Amino acid sequence: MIDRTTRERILDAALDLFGVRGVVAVSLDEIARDVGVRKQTVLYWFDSKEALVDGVLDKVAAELVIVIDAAVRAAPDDPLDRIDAVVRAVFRPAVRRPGLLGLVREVSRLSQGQADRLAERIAPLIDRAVAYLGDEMAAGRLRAGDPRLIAALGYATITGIATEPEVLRAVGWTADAAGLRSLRDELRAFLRAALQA
Amino acid sequence: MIDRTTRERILDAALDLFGVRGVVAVSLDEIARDVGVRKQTVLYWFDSKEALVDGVLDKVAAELVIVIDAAVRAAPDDPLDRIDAVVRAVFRPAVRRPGLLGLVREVSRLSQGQADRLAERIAPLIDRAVAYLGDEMAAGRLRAGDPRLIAALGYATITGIATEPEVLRAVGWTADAAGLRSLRDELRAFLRAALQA
DNA sequence: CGAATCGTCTACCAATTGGTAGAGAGAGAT
DNA sequence: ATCTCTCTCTACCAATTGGTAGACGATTCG
Repeated sequence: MIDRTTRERILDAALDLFGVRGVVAVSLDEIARDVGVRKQTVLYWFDSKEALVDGVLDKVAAELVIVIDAAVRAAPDDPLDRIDAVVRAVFRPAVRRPGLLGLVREVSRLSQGQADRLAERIAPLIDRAVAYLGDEMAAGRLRAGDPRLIAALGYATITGIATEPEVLRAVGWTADAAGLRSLRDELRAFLRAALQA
Repeated sequence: MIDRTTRERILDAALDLFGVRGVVAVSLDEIARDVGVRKQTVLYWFDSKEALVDGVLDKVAAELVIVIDAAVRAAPDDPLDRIDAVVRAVFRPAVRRPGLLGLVREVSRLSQGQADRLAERIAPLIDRAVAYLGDEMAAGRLRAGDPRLIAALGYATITGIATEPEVLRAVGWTADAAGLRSLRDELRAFLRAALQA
């Protein structure tokens, strides 16, 4: 019987560190120190740093799929309300764990194989979103456009705002509870306006 | 008399490499190889890697200020048209040199001092944009909202879409001339819709 | 009990990193 | 002709990196 806790703790620490500071900027030593273990223990659970990154990407994909799936299923029928629900659902974990979306963003800097790995796992999410946008556009309930690019733009807006605290700092925003609420509401209004027919 | 070409070539190479792959992921050796010179020549022109990053940040800030300033000055009076003009102006250099916006994005991962350095140089741009958005909102020509957050959201959309080719690839977008044009147009329509009253 | 397996550790290692010291080529200036 | 200054180079260096080899205690299983 394998001890799951150490492995899980390594994955957790790696997700946060990789996602916030970048994969190359974080050493196995640092992850190990964070977990309270030696580097060789990390290499016992994951054959190499690359394998650890793979594990973290799987974790990220799984978490995103769960959160978004749940939000979509529980959402009302109106497309704008539905998108609203997804934004609210993604916003909370994205703020609590900046590394989550940070790692998705990091993909552009990883190997092609790792990019494909994540893409493959998120593909169902993307396909469904693009198809949904296309249908609603055809029905006149959303502003017409290329649903693939609209999906990418929506993603870019959410991820960009969630992963670049420096930009928010530059416009004088503060990360307290009130700031978070107003940011979330402003983001929802922004996307609503961008998408509505 | 100092020879400017070597210094400039180092800055150019560093901007592209740092911006696309990240500062920590790029070694001085690699920059030097790119320029066709030895690492010690790089360290002759810039006292340390940190100083080189500073130099690159200054270059990025200067380039952005020039491009955006020119676009704003030449733009028509209607706020949506004006924003359109800025988007078009930023889009071209952003696509031609992905490192440009990539480096701005990289700031969240650099030291506080370096973040401040870039922020300080772009501050006039930000302040002017926020003030402009506020005025136009008050005049009812743009959708009302917190101008600071709206500015950040617009930035996030543009930067996100320009710096994450993997996402576009994941939705089946191709980087040919036609793809670029449709992406630019879709981005403009997206921001127009998000901002209009 | 004995043997095997599992999880973590110490001890190394080769390669790469940013950085130092200083030699030497070339160009002007005296 | 030589002195000085600018620029690039070779030769090193200490620290850190990802990774290997294998010892050691604990647990499980026959």
